[in-house]
Amino acid sequence: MNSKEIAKIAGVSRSTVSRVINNYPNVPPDTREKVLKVIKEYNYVPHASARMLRGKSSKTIGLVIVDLKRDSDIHKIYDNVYFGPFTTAVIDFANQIGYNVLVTTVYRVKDYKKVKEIFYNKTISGAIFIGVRNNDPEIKSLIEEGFKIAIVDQEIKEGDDIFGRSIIVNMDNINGAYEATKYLINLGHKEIAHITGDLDKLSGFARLEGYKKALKEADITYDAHYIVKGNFVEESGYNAIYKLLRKVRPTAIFAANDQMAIGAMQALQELKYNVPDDVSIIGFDDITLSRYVKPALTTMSVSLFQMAELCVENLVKSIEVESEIIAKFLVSAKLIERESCRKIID
Amino acid sequence: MNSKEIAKIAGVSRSTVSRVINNYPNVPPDTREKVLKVIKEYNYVPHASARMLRGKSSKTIGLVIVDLKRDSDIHKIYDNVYFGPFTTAVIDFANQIGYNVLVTTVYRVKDYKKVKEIFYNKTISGAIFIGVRNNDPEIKSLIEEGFKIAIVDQEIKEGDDIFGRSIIVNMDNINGAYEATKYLINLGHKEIAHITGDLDKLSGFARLEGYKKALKEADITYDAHYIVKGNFVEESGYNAIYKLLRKVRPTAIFAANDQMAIGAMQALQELKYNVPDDVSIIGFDDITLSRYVKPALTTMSVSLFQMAELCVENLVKSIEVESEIIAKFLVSAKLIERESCRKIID
DNA sequence: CTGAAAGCGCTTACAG
DNA sequence: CTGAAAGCGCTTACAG
Repeated sequence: MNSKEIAKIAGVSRSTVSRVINNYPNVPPDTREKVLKVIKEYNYVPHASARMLRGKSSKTIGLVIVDLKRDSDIHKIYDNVYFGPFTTAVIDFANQIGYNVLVTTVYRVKDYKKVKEIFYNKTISGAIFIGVRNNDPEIKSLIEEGFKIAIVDQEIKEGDDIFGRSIIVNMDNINGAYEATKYLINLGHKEIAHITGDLDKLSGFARLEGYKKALKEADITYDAHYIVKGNFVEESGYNAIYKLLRKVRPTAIFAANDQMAIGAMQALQELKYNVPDDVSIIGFDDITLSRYVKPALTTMSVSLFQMAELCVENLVKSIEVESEIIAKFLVSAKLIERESCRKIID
Repeated sequence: MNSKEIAKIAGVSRSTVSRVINNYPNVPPDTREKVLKVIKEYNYVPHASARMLRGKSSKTIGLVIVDLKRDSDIHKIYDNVYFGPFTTAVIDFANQIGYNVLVTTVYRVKDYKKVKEIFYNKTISGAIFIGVRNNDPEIKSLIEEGFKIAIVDQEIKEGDDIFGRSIIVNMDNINGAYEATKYLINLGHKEIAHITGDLDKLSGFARLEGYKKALKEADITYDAHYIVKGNFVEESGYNAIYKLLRKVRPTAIFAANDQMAIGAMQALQELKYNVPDDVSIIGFDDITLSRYVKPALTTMSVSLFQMAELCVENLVKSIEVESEIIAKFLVSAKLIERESCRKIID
């Protein structure tokens, strides 16, 4: 079934069928009705590729999930607690406004080839990137070529930098980390360790910055011995505790995300430290799991839902208006007090 | 940049460029090299829509996530622990063999319109359905129209039923549920309750069947008072406990999935019952969360990864060979003993 | 208000 | 081995 057949049945030309489909104003109501009736009767839907070839938008955006840290384990993304919710949120918002979403994973730098291909071959009209390193050259080159791109977790720079030309949606990492650390300080802690995320990601280095800011404000001297590098996965939080405890004995820990906080809690329990009696711990992100662990994890909550909405909304806007849209967003983090931190009295 | 320009630069015709791209054998090596060089130099990728219009496959499959139970809460899928991992697994397998995946959600029956549209307008060459009710008429009609479809969790029927013409991938629900119940029986339990899933889904009624089978084999009389209907979500497991305890006092519970088991554990704890001392509980699915709750949940583990692989592999095969592929799979469930069940001595 | 025609970027029989 | 030409199914200036 194609427009030619529909035209024949309805007794009009293909031009008119097309005009009806595309809501041209110059079609008399009864002609329109007649055509619509035939379309409905035969379940006719115009061939998407033919429309695109004539310059219509693909009405499809890409969602690119980047997870470059794997060496061997190809399945780590499989139960990632962060990408899953974000993905469904993006799909829902996109579908709501008539867009399809094509999801792709990037595990190695060479996987960016897949992404470029769907841009070049016009399968997608734009894409949302999540999990990227700050200042990634692969993404930079895509933006340079004029593709519409929204990035989550990317440093917002002043001036005419190439990333300045894309849509950026960030958590308010600095303030969130600052609040988390300050919460610990207000509870009376002074020996506060920090397990960092990947420092080549904005959310990694910005949270470290927020931690430092809170310390400084409280006149607590920053001590590098209290910092352990992690990479946002649970295991790195677990390992961090063993490294940390070789050097210092903090009364509280701020982990750059919940997954590491949960890994850390596990190591702490193995070592017979009680959380929160011996050591308090606070995370960041408020993933679903955090409500369930024992003790339930105190953390900084951020709405992934809202972030997804901002990405989709602005990306689609920039695709449709064809003029360049420069949009930068900061989604705030909110303290969720649960059971993993306690007041210190000494 | 299009094939015409590439042809001009390479000094050949568009026909030859096309032959090179499509790996025709009748192109001399040096001509091929010459063309390839230009293609690479200009980052040329053929326009996907133009190729499709000429009859090439879209190399895109759909993944349709169905979640029809919502009345008001549109966001429930957001942190679904089951769809997320399955989705990433499907994407990974599909990408590995050169296919893109378009993900769509269906929350209301009318959302199937979206799905039909991407089939009709040739955006996707086939689709995987997850979360569907048994015998769903919407899917039935799609299969009838000849679309290539793989379904997770659908009853396998004998004979020439329409569903017989699709690819079906199931967990081994009956045996899994049978094993779970038998495990409880072997532990000495006789008063075993069951919290069911949606009974209009295969995984719902088949697990109930497995439960009955184990009871029967052990000569334990089936008693409807020990059955509470749930719907696979955590809250229904929580509520089930309150309903259940009004009537009976089981020493063990088999919940049709982990989410309900976890909800049930929460209710039990509220009511000051100790798990597993007062009541043992076993789940099904082995979701990530189950390792973290306290006590850690004993459950039947099924590889979503393997299920995703079977879906993708067979769907793509059926798309590519063009002959009808009828494939039915049963992925086995394996007992994972953790801390939520105990031996009964009386 | 409406139709005939051109053309989007490919692929592939056809002819040589 | 290779090019010219037709045609996939649409949309849209153009002409009337």
